[in-house]
Amino acid sequence: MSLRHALLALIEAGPSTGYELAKRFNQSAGAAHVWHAQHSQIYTLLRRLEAEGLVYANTLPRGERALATKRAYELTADGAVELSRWIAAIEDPPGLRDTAYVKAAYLEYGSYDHARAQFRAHRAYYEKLRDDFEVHVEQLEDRATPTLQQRLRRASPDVHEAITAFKAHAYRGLIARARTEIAWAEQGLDLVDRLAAANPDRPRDAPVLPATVHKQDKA
Amino acid sequence: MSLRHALLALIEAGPSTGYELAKRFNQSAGAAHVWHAQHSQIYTLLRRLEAEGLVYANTLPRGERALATKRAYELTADGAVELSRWIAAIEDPPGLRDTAYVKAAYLEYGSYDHARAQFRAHRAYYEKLRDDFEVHVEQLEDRATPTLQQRLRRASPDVHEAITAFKAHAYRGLIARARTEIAWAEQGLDLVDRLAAANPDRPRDAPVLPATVHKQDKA
DNA sequence: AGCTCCATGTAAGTCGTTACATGATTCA
DNA sequence: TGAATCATGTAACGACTTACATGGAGCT
Repeated sequence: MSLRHALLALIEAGPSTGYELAKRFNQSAGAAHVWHAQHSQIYTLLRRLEAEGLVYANTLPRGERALATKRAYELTADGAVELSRWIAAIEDPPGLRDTAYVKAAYLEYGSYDHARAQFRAHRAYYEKLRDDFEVHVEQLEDRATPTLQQRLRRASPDVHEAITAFKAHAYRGLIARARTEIAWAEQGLDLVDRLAAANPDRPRDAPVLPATVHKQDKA
Repeated sequence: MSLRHALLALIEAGPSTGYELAKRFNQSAGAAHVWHAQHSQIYTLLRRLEAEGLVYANTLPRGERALATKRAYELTADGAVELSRWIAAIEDPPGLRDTAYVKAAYLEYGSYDHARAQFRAHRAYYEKLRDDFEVHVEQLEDRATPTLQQRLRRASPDVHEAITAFKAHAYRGLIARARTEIAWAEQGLDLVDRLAAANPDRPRDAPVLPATVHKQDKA
């Protein structure tokens, strides 16, 4: 339910086509990691927002000899209201829904090596995320990202600091998250080492606890 | 795509009805926070797993004068294979998809008080989560949860430590996550205070950046 | 002529939520 | 007799993914 409002916020920054929104969303908001959305979803959602009266589409010609058109979306008054309403609303957070933690709770169905592989992949993924986010925060602080620049251009200078600071704070939180995940993966690797040391005779490839099949009445 | 496998893991611990699985999943794996699933989803998924041959349903009578039946699910050989396959597989993590971070990046559309309310709600939510998870880790370490006990009963004593340790590690990671969120929310509150102090004349209720509606060609 | 980018969609399917619906069992 | 719990589903809808499909614009 958040893509709607992220789109409204992006549109507020200036009239944009679905193509541009998809590109921007998957860079700035998503940084290709946090919330990637397919163009198919964005186009259909824009049509819905239009039907709901939250955005307005201006059909514009493309190119010089305009044989095709594009649709530039703008915020309507209702859309601006909805954007403010969303910011003020307290939603209950969705569950964390992280498969890595579900799997971690059941690692005994694999070998110690399998467990190590999971934690190493987890660490590698969040190391990359952390690095990407750190680059992004620096760009935000330098006010170097196109989306931010477009937004600042339309706002009075005394709020530039606030606009920039909120975005940077969001990304700094994501960096802190990534660091927490990295530390957790490393503690997981330590744990596996301790468990393996306590069971030195167990074959490296064998599941700690082979899944058992119950007696089965023949159907 | 993880509910499938969480169910397989729960079923491995012993034959269970859909009702029992729903209850257990929303306590142990979910702790009502991490991955709640409705019974409707669980029942339909169990039927699908059955059709795929990963589980087998034993139809049993209910009560003494059995006027109704229940279906106790067990793991098939294929199901056990799928469980091991899942543990060994490295999935790419889904995006974080956290609305709180999306919203945080656009807090300039609300007042400073709205921003504070968001961060306070965030902190309160994760403080509760942290406390719940801490209780759960203690219960796991005491081997006091019913699901864990059932699982240990069916496993040889030399792997009890591993089974318990993996689950406790997962929950300790969730505690660390919650602490990171709390710290982020508090830094957010500090940030809002700094921004508000720099703009002391701004009305408390006014949006930092009122959303603007673009000129609209009449349709 | 060919390649990359711009631009917009439809269709099918999975996952998940909310609401609707039913009925037996157990215990006080 | 009534309430809580056990037990199992269907229907409709929204969010999201993957695959399919099309075609102009700009440049070399």
